[in-house]
Amino acid sequence: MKISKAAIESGLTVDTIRYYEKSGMLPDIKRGSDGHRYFSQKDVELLTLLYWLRETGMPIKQMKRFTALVKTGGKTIAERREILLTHSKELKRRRDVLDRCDEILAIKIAGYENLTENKP
Amino acid sequence: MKISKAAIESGLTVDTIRYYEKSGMLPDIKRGSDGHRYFSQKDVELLTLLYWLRETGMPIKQMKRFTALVKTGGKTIAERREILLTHSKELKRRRDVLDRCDEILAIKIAGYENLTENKP
DNA sequence: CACTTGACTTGGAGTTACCCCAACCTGCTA
DNA sequence: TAGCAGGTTGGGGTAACTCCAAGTCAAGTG
Repeated sequence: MKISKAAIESGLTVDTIRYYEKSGMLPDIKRGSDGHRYFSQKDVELLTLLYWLRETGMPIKQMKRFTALVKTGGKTIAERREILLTHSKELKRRRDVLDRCDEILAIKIAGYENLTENKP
Repeated sequence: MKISKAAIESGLTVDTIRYYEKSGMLPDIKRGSDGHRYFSQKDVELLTLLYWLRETGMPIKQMKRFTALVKTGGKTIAERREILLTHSKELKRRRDVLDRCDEILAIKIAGYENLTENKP
């Protein structure tokens, strides 16, 4: 499929996909005789994973480490798995941050509640 | 207290506090005769709230809207409350994203599990 | 008293991860 | 044949910091 469909399927934008390719973190993407990129199903699967990793705050640098391993292939699975496991822990940390913030907001909002109507 | 203590207390960095002040989203911070900033307890409370808002993804633009209201004071409480409530909903959305990503990672990792030991 | 140290000041350059735009090319339909 | 939709590249712009150089000032030390 072409880039705009790949964008829709993966969640990334067209621009971001091109940016990812330019910065070397995609495998070689096939080109048609018209110069257009053609994405295989596997390509799109990778893009989708990248979308989720980025969306949840993994820095590009680390994503590059991951995709480099994907490009290398075979024997790198243990290391890839390690990266994803680490990120999963990071997700937990981020959830804790969200929860903590929500508590703070709740307190703050409750504090406002007293002042919305009755104070001069 | 001075900027480095304010940074520790709020969670922000010294640079970020200065950046926030320069971009006009802090109330007037007192200066000593030496030119140093001196933060009141209220200042630090605001900084702390800003830390949490930013940490959970509120864009600076919206934080400015909020702090502008804080500066204006009194009658803006209902609107401030609205902003925090909206952000609280945003937190929920973000948590869903994290959860969804965690599911995807779990599947991916499980997929790797089969390949770590036994495949050639 | 001169000197060093450490915490602060400003202005400005650099970074990350995009986003947008102009100018151009290509294949298809009317 | 012309027009349009959808691609291409290169390069400029943006958000939100982050880091650095060069300078100021107060306090402590020999």
